[in-house]
Amino acid sequence: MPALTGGAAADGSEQIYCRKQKSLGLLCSNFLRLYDREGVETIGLDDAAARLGVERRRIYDIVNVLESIGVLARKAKNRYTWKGFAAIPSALQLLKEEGLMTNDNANDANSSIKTSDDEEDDTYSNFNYSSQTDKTNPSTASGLQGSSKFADNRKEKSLALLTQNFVKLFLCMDMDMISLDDAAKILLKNGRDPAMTRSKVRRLYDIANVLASMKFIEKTHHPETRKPAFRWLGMEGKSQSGADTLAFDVCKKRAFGIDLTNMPVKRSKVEPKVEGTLNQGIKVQHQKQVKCETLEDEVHRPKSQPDSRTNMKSYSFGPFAPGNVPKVAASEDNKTKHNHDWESIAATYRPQYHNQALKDLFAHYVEAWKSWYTEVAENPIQLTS
DNA sequence: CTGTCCCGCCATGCT
DNA sequence: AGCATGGCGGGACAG
Repeated sequence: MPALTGGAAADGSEQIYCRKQKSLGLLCSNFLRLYDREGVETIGLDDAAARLGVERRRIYDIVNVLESIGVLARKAKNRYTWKGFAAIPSALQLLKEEGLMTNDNANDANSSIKTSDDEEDDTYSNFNYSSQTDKTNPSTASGLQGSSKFADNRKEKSLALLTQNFVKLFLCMDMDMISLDDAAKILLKNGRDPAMTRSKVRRLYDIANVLASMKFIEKTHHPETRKPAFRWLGMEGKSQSGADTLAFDVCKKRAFGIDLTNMPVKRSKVEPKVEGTLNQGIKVQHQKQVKCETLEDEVHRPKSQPDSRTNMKSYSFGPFAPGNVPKVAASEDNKTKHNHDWESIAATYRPQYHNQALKDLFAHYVEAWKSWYTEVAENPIQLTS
């Protein structure tokens, strides 16, 4: 634990602060790369933080969205169960159903958890997430705790819930493209307050980044508006073979680096960034340093063998998949990750926007969206759908 | 300038 | 009290 506090890396290679290497999306990719392998059953947050060289706080972000998508399930304090990507389809299906249901029943009491707190509150959906992912979990008797007390204002604003609601936007509405700003307004169900919307958008960026790293969505631009927006790729994206390679690096100006940063290089608040120049460590000026176990060799192995993960089809999670594979090369041979058969998964899970409820829902939101648009923007736009 | 979004403070929840 | 979680927004960075 040679606390590499300073910027100067211990291994000689200088590390100047690089925001790109710290992105949630990259971190998520590395996280997935690190744990998506044979034998992984549980994940310790501390372990993850150490291996990835980031603070715990960041792990929470990732874990929260991954959990909301079904990839992980909280098992205990500090511990998560790896469910794998195979759990995604059912999780999404569930979200979709919930989304349709909650919309559909303005009367059904039961789920009206809507603790209309202060001003505008998030809602659009009120559902108790978690539970879904697994059935085999006697450990946490009753899977959920405070089901009794739903007045958990905090949970309503959780990243996990927001993630699910964000996903529902795509699953339950026909819009396959939406800007984070609009998403925020819709999710706030009254995004009149600029400050609140901005805050929500910030969160959505976090979410979008991890979803994008998994290629569930992709960044694009609205046809006319030119405004940045995200398009839903869903499971489809996973099944195609060549096209799914790089969600980030290609469509991004913000192409991130290839390697994992697992040094606590912090951005300097005052130091101007001296790109590629001197080896000048970053002055970490404030803050306690992160206890970093420096396991560079752990995830640092570029492997030049993109297809070594045979059964993954050509699907590679994250932007840098091709070049970076965890060290488990050893156990690579007999790994039969049939659960990654996106081909069949995609076939099984097919969005079916053909029922009435969905149409109604869509119509409803289209209306809402339009009105909000005309409110905030002087020029009403037509929805592409 | 606008769009992104990292960072870590600190409120909150759980022992 | 102490540790685990994670909301939240300041402000750095990118285009």
